[in-house]
Amino acid sequence: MTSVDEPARPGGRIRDAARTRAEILDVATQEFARAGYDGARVDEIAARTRTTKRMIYYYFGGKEQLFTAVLERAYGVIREAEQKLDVEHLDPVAAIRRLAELTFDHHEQHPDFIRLVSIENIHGAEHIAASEELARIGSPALDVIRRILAQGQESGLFTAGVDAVDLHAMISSFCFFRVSNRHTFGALFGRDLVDPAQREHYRTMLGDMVIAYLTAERAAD
Amino acid sequence: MTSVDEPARPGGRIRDAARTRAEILDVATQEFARAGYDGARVDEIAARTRTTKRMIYYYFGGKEQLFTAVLERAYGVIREAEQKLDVEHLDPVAAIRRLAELTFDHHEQHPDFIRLVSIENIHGAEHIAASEELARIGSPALDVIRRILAQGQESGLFTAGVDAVDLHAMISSFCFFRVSNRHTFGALFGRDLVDPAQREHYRTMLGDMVIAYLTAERAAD
DNA sequence: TGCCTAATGTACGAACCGGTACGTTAGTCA
DNA sequence: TGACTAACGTACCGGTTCGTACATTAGGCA
Repeated sequence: MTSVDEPARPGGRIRDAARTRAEILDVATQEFARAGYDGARVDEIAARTRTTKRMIYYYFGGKEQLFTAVLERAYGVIREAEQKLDVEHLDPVAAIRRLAELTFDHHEQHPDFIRLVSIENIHGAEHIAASEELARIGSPALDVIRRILAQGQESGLFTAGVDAVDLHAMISSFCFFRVSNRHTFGALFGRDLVDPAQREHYRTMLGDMVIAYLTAERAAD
Repeated sequence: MTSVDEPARPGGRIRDAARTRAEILDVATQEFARAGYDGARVDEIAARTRTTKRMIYYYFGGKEQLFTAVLERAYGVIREAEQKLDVEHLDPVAAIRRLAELTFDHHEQHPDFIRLVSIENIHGAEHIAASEELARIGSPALDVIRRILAQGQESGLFTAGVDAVDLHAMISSFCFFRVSNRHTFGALFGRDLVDPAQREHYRTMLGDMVIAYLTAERAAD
């Protein structure tokens, strides 16, 4: 992700803590995403790095902590992207649609992140629980949804009583599933959900779904 | 799942191929769902069975084929449930809502199945690809959706141009995500999507979402 | 009733893999 | 410039884990 492609200086050992650490994280991200937590091999990560296995233990302590660090950075990336969200100048309907589309785009562009999250769920989110950093960070996107939703409900454009976390779950589920379940869905139904030719179709479908839900009349509970 | 709890006959070795096979599959399902493919331990599966590791290799050939067999049976269960679907006597709106609710229920009642599918996706659906049985079976639910959709679109109740596979993906994504991402979502947003107290809420939300999407007016492409 | 084979159990091996003990060097600062 | 330490490399260990060679027995059938 952020690895610099310096030419390997022959003969001389290079000492650059920041680069070494970042390079380990890059490779570890790929390896964990490729094979899952238990399938990932520490030796393999080391081999694909310009350093040795020893350094993984030197910087991270162990496989478990390395995976946690990988997760922390991956969530950091999505959080950064969410902080750049700039949709609140639009009217609520357009704003929500745009937000959904940006979520869609981000998921599509970061399949490794999706895989890491799937893996973390298999393990009961124990690494997130073990990370102060991850427990602390909120979701900027959620705040944006909250504000747009309030605005849309006040102006009567949106049906009342929709919760921001729920709406976030709805949007995420569609975007996440499309990438995470791509393989089984493709194998069973013969349709590639991530086919570039279908991209616009599914992006529109997501927006339509969310807006339809937010603007539909509903029976009172 | 289908294991019979016979009392262990002390002293005498029992010979029952069908029972041994089924018991291995039961335990293997739990173990794979618990720990993922690489995290699962063949020895652990054997230990929790009334037979030995030798039998796993005798009946299934290896860990890989055992996982494939586990998947085949898990998909068999969902397929059976789908064949019992009986919603076409309802009007299209009620029928789709009922179908969505049954999908919701099935996902909730089979978290192990969800985990297996997540795991299979991490591995690129290679076991499904390797299974003739899984490549062959279709989805009865999909046929039902197809018919209800056609009916609803003919009668003008539903917006035209919605594809059955897409609608199936939409319903599945919500139901699947709610279970599969329960842990990370809970850790990050402090909300348990599978909280029994919220069950009716999310079940209704799913139905509302699907019906809203199917009945909304849309700009022509 | 004796035989034949499907079904089962035991014991073990070899490779793998996470982790570490120990030694070395690059760069910085007094 | 020399010494000190953060950063790095090598070699290896010990437990784990998938898989199998070999021995054994239950039970159906001729």
